[in-house]
Amino acid sequence: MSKKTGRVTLLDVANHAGVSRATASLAVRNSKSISKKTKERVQASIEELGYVYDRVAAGLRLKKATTVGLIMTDIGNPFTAELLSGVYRSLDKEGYTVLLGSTFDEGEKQNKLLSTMMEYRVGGIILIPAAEGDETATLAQLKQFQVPVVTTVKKPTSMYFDYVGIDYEAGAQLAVNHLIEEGHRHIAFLGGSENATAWQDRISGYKKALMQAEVDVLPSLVIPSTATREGGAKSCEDLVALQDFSDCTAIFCFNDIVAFGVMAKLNQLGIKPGKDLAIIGFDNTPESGTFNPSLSSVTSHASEIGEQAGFLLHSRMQGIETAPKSVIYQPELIVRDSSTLQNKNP
Amino acid sequence: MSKKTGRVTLLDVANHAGVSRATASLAVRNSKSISKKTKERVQASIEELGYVYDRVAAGLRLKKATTVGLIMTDIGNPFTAELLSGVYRSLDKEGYTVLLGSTFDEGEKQNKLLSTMMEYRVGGIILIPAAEGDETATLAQLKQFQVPVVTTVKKPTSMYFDYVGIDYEAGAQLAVNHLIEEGHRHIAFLGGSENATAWQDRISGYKKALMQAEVDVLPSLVIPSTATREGGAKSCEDLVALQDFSDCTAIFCFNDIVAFGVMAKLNQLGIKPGKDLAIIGFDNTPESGTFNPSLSSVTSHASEIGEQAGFLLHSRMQGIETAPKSVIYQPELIVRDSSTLQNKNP
DNA sequence: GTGAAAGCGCTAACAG
DNA sequence: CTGTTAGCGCTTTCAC
Repeated sequence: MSKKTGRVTLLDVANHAGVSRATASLAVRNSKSISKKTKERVQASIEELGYVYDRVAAGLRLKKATTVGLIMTDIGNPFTAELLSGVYRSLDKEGYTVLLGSTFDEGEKQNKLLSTMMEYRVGGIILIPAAEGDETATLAQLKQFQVPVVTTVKKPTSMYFDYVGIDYEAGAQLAVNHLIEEGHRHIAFLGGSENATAWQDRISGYKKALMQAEVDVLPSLVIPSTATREGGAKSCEDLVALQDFSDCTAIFCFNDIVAFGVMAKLNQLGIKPGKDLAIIGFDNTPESGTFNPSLSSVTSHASEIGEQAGFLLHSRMQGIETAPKSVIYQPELIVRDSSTLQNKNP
Repeated sequence: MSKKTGRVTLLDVANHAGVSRATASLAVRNSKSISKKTKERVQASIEELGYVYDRVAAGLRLKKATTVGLIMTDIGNPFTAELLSGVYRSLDKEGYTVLLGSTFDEGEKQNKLLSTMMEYRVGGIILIPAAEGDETATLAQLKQFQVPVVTTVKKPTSMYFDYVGIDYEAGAQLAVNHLIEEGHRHIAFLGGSENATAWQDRISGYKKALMQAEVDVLPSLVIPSTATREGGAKSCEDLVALQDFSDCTAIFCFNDIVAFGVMAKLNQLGIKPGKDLAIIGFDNTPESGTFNPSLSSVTSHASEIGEQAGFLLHSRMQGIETAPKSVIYQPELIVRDSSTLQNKNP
């Protein structure tokens, strides 16, 4: 065993097995130019000595990276958690190891993470861009790094990179159309932060749907907030405080999390979601089906998006060079109880 | 720039800045034996050449690892997701980079991940042991690796390592005592898999509470399942099918996820949770407060546990050598609507 | 199949 | 402060 460090090295294994270092190296990697017998001997020594292959040293020599950076805005959010699990599945299948980072939507943290990932020689990066910060600058810098990048969830304005996401505008239209069909005319749009493209896309779908139905768009019914339970509750409070709230019979929420907050607040105020007021969410998180009333929602295919992002990155890392491409998933509306009013106890 | 690889190296920077490689190395690490002026020159060259520090090469030379492996059972589960975010916070604060792995509770996958992490020279590992697989063997092997390990959530039988978790037994007692105080005598325990220590601890708390209150323990009311929504729904179905179900007035669920499944199923069957039947969960996931009825639950401090695990690992990585230690959090009961029956519409 | 030697990019040790 | 040298653990020639 080498002197200073306690680490058992390939040379130790070679000596122990009575072969050369080169042979041992080939044996551990199961090269076919090594006889079965030698491999077995090497394998025995490995086990006896407790040798662990040093992928870091190997990676230094080789130019190939088997590690991938995944930078998310916020682990802990059910949507990103599900996306994460999709990414993980596809990357794991291809044998990559993932380095995880969370920016908490801060641009500065994002830049730091990006550098760190590069310093660790990741072979590629999957990024959910942070809402805050100078996006174009970081993306330009990222491009300099010459490493494959797949952006997801939040479409960057400058399109150097692959993107996978869903058509938020279409999703919003789906939701609002459904509410209109259910007879609603005063539909609020609650939650989400205005400067996120995810929000802008939704508001645009919301407006389109209303305009197509020749319903007036009332700016007062659009109340942004952080995309959290608390944000939802807050925007709901603001909505209820409006003078023309009494006309409002339906709420389209930025996402399910917001919807949960809104519904909790409504309950607090003695207003029954799904009875007095129609509610519809976005993301179709697993909880939405189990809620009472069950929450109608637009699927955003988090897990598929993640999987696709992983797959796309893998392709790029194989050296497939084409123009940046966008994969946009089409949302679906899942109608449950919260959006079909059935006022049984009038 | 070096010939084969496109990578800009420290030597390139040194040449460009007109200093020696050693100086450049010291400069990038902000050593105080380098003059401010030289640092600035080096920094300028770095930016001009687009140099990125190679932490992998540095780590090979240094013996210090700045990366940590986090091996979870299932990302995507809200509880583990929250734990993850706690771990991430504390580790990130100390400047570690985390390698993420998910075993999906498979022992084999766990072993493979453990090896992979070691191959990447992680400086420490945080592990939620998989339910399935030969635990003692893997832990013994892990001990061989000579790397600090903190286990969490699932207490391993062999105690080589630090452990952070909560007192599930006490938590279960808290929950069941509360139900008893509310006047219930036939209390079911639904969900969770029997061979998990987390389940065994709970059942033991459940029994203790009943016995202390001199209430008979009815084995038929204990129905395990996978710890998922579906599992909850399934075990609930089984419960309702029992002959003596009519006596049963309360359900203690393995965790909130199970409780959500149970409540959904009850609703489906026309039984109103929180009115016809008391329900109590475990983990106090964010959703529990927003549910309707809001779900009483036992907090399991996921985020704190994660943070503590990260902190403990950090200490170990600093070389603090003491006997393995367990940090057990005391659970708290959060009483909400689901467990205090108020049959307003009789 | 083997052994020697070079080199991935970095840091540490030491003499200037 | 500088330059040189050695070496972290591995892989890859290239002769034998």
